[in-house]
Amino acid sequence: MKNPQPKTPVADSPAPCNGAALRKAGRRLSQLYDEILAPSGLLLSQHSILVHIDRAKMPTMGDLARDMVLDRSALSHNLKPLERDGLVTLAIDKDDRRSRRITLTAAGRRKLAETKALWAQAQQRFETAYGVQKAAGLRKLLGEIYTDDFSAAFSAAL
Amino acid sequence: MKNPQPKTPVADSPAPCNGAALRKAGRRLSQLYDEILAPSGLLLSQHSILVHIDRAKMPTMGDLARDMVLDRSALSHNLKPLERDGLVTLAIDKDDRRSRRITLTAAGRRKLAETKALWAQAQQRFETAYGVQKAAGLRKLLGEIYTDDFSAAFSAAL
DNA sequence: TGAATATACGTGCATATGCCAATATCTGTC
DNA sequence: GACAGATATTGGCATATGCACGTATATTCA
Repeated sequence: MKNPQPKTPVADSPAPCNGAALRKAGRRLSQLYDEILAPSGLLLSQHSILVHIDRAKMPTMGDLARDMVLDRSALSHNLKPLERDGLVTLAIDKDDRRSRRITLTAAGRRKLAETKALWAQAQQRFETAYGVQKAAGLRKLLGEIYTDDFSAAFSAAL
Repeated sequence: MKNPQPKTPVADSPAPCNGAALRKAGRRLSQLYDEILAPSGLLLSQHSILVHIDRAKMPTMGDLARDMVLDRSALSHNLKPLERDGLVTLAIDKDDRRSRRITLTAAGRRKLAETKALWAQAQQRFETAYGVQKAAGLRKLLGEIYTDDFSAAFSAAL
C-alpha cells in the first residue's frame, strides 16, 4: 500500500455545505421562475404569497408566516408592496384584535389568475428540464427540511 | 366506474411550486445553520463567501459571483460588511485594471478557521438529522439545478 | 490610431429576510 | 377587576439579492 489512510477520513474533503447548496439552487431557480413571471410584474416570492393566501382563506400573519416558513416580521415587510399595489388587504380580526386577517382584493385575485398561466409555464419548463419524477423527489426531500419535526431533530442532534 | 377521469389530469392538483419549496427549505436551513454559527458573528451566507474565496485563491468578482451563483452586484453588496470588518480586501488586478482580486486578510483567515468548527457542527447536525446518504443525494439534486447546462435546458424547454 | 463594442465593477433603488424592541391585546390568577 | 405574563404585529436596523444604469478599462476593427 502506498498511502496508509486513517480510519476516520471524516474530517477530510468535507462534503459541500448543504446550506450553501440550497441557497445556490434557490437563487438560480428563483431567477428562472422570475424571468418567466416578469410579464406579470410579480416576483416568484410575491406570487407565492398570493397563492398561499388564496389557499389559506383569510389567514392571520402568524398563520401565513408559519405556512411559508417565513419570519413574522419578514412577512409583514413582504406584504407592504402587495398592499401598496392593492393586491391584498389586512383587517383586524373580530375575535382577537391583535390578529390581522389577510385577504386578496379583487385586483389581487385577478393578478393571481393572470399570473397562474405564467407560473404553470415556468413549472412546466422546470419539470421538463429536470424530470417529473426527480422534481417530485426533490420536493419531497425539501419538504422534510422545513417541517417542525426536522428543526427539532436538528436541534437535538449531537 | 363512478367518475370517468379525463385522459390528462395534468392541469388538476398542480404539483407544489418547486421554486417555493426550494425557498422555504433554504430559509429554514439558513436559520438552523445561522443559529449554530452565531457565536462567530458570521451568517451562513458570509461564511460561505469566505470559504469560496479561500478555495478559489484570489478570484475576481466575476469568478466568485459565477462560482456562488450570485449576481455580480449582489456579491459586490455582500462583500461590503466583510470589507468593513477587515475580513477581505479588494485589489485591482495588475493584468486587467477592470478586475478586482479578492483576498482574505489575516483576520479573515483567522475568522474562517474559527468558524469552521461551528460550521462543521451545523453540517454534522444536519447530516445526523437528515441522513448522510439523503444529504448527499439532495446536494446532487441541487447541484444539477445551478449548472449552466440546466439553465440552458430550462430556457430551451417548451 | 481612434471609434465602436465588449467586459468588469460599483451605485442606486426595490424587494427579501431576520433580529430585536415597542405596542396592542388577550389570558390566567388573586 | 387589576396585574403579570403570554401572544400578534409593526417598525427600525442590518444583511441578502437582483436590475438598470453609469464608469472604467480592454478589445476589435476600420
